[in-house]
Amino acid sequence: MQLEQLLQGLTEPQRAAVTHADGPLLVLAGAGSGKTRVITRRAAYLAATVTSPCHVLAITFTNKAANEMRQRIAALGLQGMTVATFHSLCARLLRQFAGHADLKSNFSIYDESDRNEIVRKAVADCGLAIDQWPVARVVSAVSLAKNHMLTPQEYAQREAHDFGAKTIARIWTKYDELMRSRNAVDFDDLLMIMARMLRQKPDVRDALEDMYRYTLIDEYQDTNLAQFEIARRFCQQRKNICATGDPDQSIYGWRGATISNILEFEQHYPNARVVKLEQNYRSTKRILAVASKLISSNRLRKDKALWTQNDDGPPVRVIECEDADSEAEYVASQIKELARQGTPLKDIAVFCRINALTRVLETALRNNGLAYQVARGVEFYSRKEIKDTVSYLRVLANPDDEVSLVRVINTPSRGIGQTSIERLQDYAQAHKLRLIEVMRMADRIDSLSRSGGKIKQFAALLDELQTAVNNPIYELIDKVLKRTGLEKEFELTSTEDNDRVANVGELISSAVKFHEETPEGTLVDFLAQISLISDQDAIKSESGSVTLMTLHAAKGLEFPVVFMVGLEEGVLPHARAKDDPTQMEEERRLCFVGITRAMKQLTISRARRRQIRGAWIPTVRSPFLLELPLDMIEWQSEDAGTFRAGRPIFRNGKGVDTFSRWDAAGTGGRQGRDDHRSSWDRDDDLDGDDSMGRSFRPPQPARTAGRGASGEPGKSAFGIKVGQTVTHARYGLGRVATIEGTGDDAKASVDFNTAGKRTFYLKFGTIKPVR
DNA sequence: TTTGCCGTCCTTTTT
DNA sequence: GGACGGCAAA
Repeated sequence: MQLEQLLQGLTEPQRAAVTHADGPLLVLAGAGSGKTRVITRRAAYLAATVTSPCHVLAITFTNKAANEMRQRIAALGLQGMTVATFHSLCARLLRQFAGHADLKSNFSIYDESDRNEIVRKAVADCGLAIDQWPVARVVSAVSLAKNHMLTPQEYAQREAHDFGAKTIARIWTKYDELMRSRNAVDFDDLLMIMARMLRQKPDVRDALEDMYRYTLIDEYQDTNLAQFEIARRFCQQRKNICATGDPDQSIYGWRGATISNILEFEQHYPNARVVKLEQNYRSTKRILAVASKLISSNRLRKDKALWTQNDDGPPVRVIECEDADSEAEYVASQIKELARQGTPLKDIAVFCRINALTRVLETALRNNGLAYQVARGVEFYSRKEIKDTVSYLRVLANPDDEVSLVRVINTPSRGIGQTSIERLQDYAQAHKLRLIEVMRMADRIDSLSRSGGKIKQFAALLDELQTAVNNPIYELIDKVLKRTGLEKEFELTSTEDNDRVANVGELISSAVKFHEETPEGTLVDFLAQISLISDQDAIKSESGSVTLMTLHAAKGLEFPVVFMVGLEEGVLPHARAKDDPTQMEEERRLCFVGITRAMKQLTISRARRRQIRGAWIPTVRSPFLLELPLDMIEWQSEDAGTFRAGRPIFRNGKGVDTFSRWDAAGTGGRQGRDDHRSSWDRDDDLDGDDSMGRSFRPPQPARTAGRGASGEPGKSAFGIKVGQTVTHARYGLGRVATIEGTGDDAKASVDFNTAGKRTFYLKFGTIKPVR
């Protein structure tokens, strides 16, 4: 391989980061500064010059990033480098060194719902009431404590001022006990046990540092204490650590990430070389200016000057819509128009703060015939049919996995009820036997008179399946489906909008893929892989579809066209952050991450009303919108289905939230054409004073039906004419009152029975004639 | 033992 | 508005 090739096209600082050999290195990489390129090349450079690939360890934030990096490095002809996420690396090493960590190497990795079940049991076993010790409370306290590498005892001591801490510690101890007896770990355990093992087992640590002589860690701003500790121990002697990240993109504080890991890198690693990458190659000047202005409001940050040689690009658009439905409809119609003009759908992404917001967007995209994918890898594996099938696999891989065993014992129904299961568990506990063993002898247990035979039969079925455990996984799954009756069950319960057979088919496909990629991979490996899947991993880049995702999932990605929705108080920033300046800054960083994903075109939107728990609630404009540089932005506001350009008016920043049309003085610096000028002439006041919900006005009823004053009877455009009945995907049946304008500017005002009068540009095809 | 219904809770973000 | 747990009836 040519070294020249690795250094080709790099700027001076990039080159410095790639070629730095021994000793600690911190790469402070601003958004879009070519970080991925730098770390990939650096990994390759090290592997090709100062060491060999097998001694380089690269840790990424998602499996997707790891796969991409692995492929790029393989393409350079370098084999055998370890590229993994913290969690997958720990899972692998803990299997290898299971004995040192008091685990069996076939341990199960419990997801959220499995873990919750164990917490519930732990609370009950401690003789406590679940409504006084809710799962969520226990989980968040324990998870945070584990991320800080505390033991239950240390936690109880440290939080002694907290009345509940002692009890939490007790539940936690019980929880650990239950997890160990099931030979299971949770996500936090993977990191914590690993970190503790590195600390307590010097021989293991030495062996690992000898293996991984150069460690690269990406997204270092989002590492927690356990991850920090793991990284530190890996390079304890040689100090060959390279951390890359951007403090402005730290968005996982809520799950224990400590931004100080990156901010204080130079204290942790004296003599560290620091390289700053500040040139942005991704975004237009305007997008970058908007992002920079926003993030400058954060007080806890190292100032950084991002710059770019890219074009100005079009203004960033901020759209204020009447409600969440029309916001979604707006996004969909814009995407439709972009697609018509030739933008591939895969170049377009829609971001939102919370998953709940994707639903409206999905509906709108579907109604507009636009292909989309939602970045939710985890969701697939939480489907009932998938969990059922996977639970069988888990039991076969780890017979101690009682959560999975209990889950499948009566799935599909085979007449073994709750009572029998409890008696089985009691018996097992009383005789210190494994549940699976008790099941094998169930016919001889008196308390199980009626179901004993069935249970024994089921145990025999598991034993039979066990013989196929080393077959290729797709074959094993097939056998499980056939022999357990799951397949029949799925065939019977599949419906049009939940095709269970097809879903399980997808699981089999993933097993086939696993077999192709890692022919030597075992069942345990397969299960670990699907347990550690991330939302980002579900994104198919070759698919011709729009990608919908949360801002968190958008981290590390880029798209030519980006829409960000829901810029409202309580959504972004989220309500939970309201009274906490630290959390508010994290929300702002989240917004910054969203903005900086955009390469060419960015549209930010907000709805004046949103449905929360079924009720329409007026919203308040996100404070972040008020922090954007007005001269980089084109503001538009919706009024009865029409969007008109204008500028926001803020009085005292909070209470008043209104909007006025552009005047001559306000148009300076704006570029491009404005499709909505024709609507300026309307004189009705834009009703923006909706803050606090005081002067919220419900949608207005139809004012006039039939001929309006300005309508020309008989006029038509895009196959729609005045007086015609039309349908709208959301508002249902309506009647065209007027058509104004011609060509692309033609728009129709439609009276709906349900939603009053709304106006639509006909070019978008939002309304369809009824024949 | 199973099924279905009802009431209650909650609602960020994810490996 | 939805998910889930608990409870009652078949």
